[in-house]
Amino acid sequence: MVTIKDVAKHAGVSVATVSRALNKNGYVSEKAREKVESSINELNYYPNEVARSLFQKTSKMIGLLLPDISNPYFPLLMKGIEESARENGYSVILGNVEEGSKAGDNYMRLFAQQNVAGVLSAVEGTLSHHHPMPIVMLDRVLEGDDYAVYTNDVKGGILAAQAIIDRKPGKVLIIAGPKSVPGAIDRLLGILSVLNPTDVEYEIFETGSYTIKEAETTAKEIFDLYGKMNSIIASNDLFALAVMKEAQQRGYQIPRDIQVIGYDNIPFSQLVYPGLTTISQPAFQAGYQAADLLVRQIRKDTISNKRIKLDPELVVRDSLRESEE
Amino acid sequence: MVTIKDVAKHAGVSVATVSRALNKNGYVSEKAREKVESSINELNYYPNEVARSLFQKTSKMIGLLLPDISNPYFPLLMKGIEESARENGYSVILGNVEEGSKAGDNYMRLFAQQNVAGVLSAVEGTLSHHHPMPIVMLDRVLEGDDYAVYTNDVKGGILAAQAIIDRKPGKVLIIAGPKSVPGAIDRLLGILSVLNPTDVEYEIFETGSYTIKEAETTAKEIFDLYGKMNSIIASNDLFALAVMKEAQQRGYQIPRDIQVIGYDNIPFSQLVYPGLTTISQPAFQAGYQAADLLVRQIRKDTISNKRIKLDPELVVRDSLRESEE
DNA sequence: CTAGAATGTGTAACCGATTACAGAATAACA
DNA sequence: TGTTATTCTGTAATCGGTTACACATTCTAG
Repeated sequence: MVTIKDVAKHAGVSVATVSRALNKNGYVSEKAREKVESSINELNYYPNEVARSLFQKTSKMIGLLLPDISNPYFPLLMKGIEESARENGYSVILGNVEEGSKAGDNYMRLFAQQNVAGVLSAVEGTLSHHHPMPIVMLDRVLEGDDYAVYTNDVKGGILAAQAIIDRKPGKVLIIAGPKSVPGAIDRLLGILSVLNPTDVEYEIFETGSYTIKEAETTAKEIFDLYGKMNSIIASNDLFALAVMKEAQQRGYQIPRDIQVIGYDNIPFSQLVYPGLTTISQPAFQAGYQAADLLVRQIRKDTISNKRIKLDPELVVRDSLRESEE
Repeated sequence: MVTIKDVAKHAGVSVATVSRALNKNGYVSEKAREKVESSINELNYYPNEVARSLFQKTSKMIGLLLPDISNPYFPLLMKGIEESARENGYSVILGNVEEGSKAGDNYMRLFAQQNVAGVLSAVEGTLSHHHPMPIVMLDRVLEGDDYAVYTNDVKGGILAAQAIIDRKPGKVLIIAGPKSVPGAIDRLLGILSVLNPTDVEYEIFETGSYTIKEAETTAKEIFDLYGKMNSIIASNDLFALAVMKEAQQRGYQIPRDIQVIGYDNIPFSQLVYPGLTTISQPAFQAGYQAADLLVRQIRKDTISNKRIKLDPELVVRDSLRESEE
């Protein structure tokens, strides 16, 4: 391994000079700078980030805490995070936490042990209690979270409900996400704020987790439980897809007999037949912005907007009936 | 920040003793060990991994290089990797590389700068040339790769083709992945080894990348190009799903008019209607085993099987016609 | 009872960077 | 020319751990 000492020796200067040339601090003569640069190239030297990190008590790494990597919403989120982080010279340490487990605390300790510069977390109740460090909450955001990136879920709910009542709703079933997930409540609120003033008939079914397995069993269950429904507002695309499949299997035609709207706009929602109409959450954008916000927090830039609220959008495909207007 | 010095002072011993107690090397008296342990608890001390890493010239981190995080095959892979790594006390640094770009080299340098213990890579042509370190290739594996985890793609191709010819194939279209992806060739070989001895009519269409966008345009293209087909063997589930959607949109019934088989068994293939019959690649298993293999390589365990070949399986759902036997 | 092995402990060097500080060289200016 | 300000450079301390080495103590055995 080539160290700064080797470079110094090769260039005939001290390590201090090499370091100054590298980091462009302090005074370095033109002559010295050139010698150092050519030595660096010749020896193919690159500084050891670990040694830097030890001295600086921080590093060029950020920790990422996710509740379940295998959730299809996350890949795009991660891509946004990775891209933004990389552009800012940071790399990402991955932490996957089972929903509800206390592994989050372990990861926070681990991140601290690695001198990470900050943490991005989509896990509720992530505390930097013991190890205070910059942190940005993602997606599952609470009131008290200082820095956060999230989507306007009330609006998302409104958009979804609006799309439904514009299209001969009939009997509506709302599949609501678990109350423990902050966004789920807001969506339901949004939906109800639209439905309640009308005389549309609706029922609410609350689900537990967001896993595929649960989506499948829920899909069967609701048909058994509620019989004839004409419109379904799902808590996310996973559930919407599961419901669509179950409906088709039972011989219903979509959207003629049952119309379905999802939430998230995961990449797959456009690959099913009929294409799923859904509320788009800008996953890539959210990740990108969150990483950017974290980096700015790390750099102690002045930040006017610490809580970034992104707007969801209605993406119309073919799982809803024709609009009435 | 609590350091080993603070613990030493608090326990009334030297830092060397604390270190020995921590790592359970060397001699430490029972009495000293107890004092150290209670000091650690009282002060809530945890060792700084960066300082350790600097001295040891290695760390408890492994680098992960993926060609495209947003590919739906990867989440499960990552979950497997993360889980296995965590069980072995390692954490994962994420690297996303655009297909074909040279960012891979940059990441390898970055990993080296971070003293990672090893690298897991699904990017072709990943070289530890300049910075030799343990490496395990994943998924996209070449002959020369020393340590690798991959699936038996020839067998996968055979399984897919077999499933098709067992079920009134008619005219078959093979959508083959890009020749640059090692596995794609093997799959095609497997498929042809089954089809060629029969008198089944087939055509081959080669695709470029593995993106959703390409899948959609390809789906349209093949219907325009080849007109009536009765069976389609897709290069992966993404393409299979896109084809199914396009077929349904054009009024074909699946599997009656056209039967489709995919590859990968991504979680979504069970959420479409009709359920996609496909060849399952054990993504979680692959990730788990790869991380495990890497850790063993890092530990310099003796390893009997450096190249782990996993077996794909046929997962029967509803996108193929009834078997004839 | 004593030599030698086994056990326990602390001091200090080391890992590879950054930077405070002091001293040397050069520039600016009267 | 002498004085001061500016630029340049090297030595050494530092970050928080690990471990080689030396020394002290205890144990074992003859």
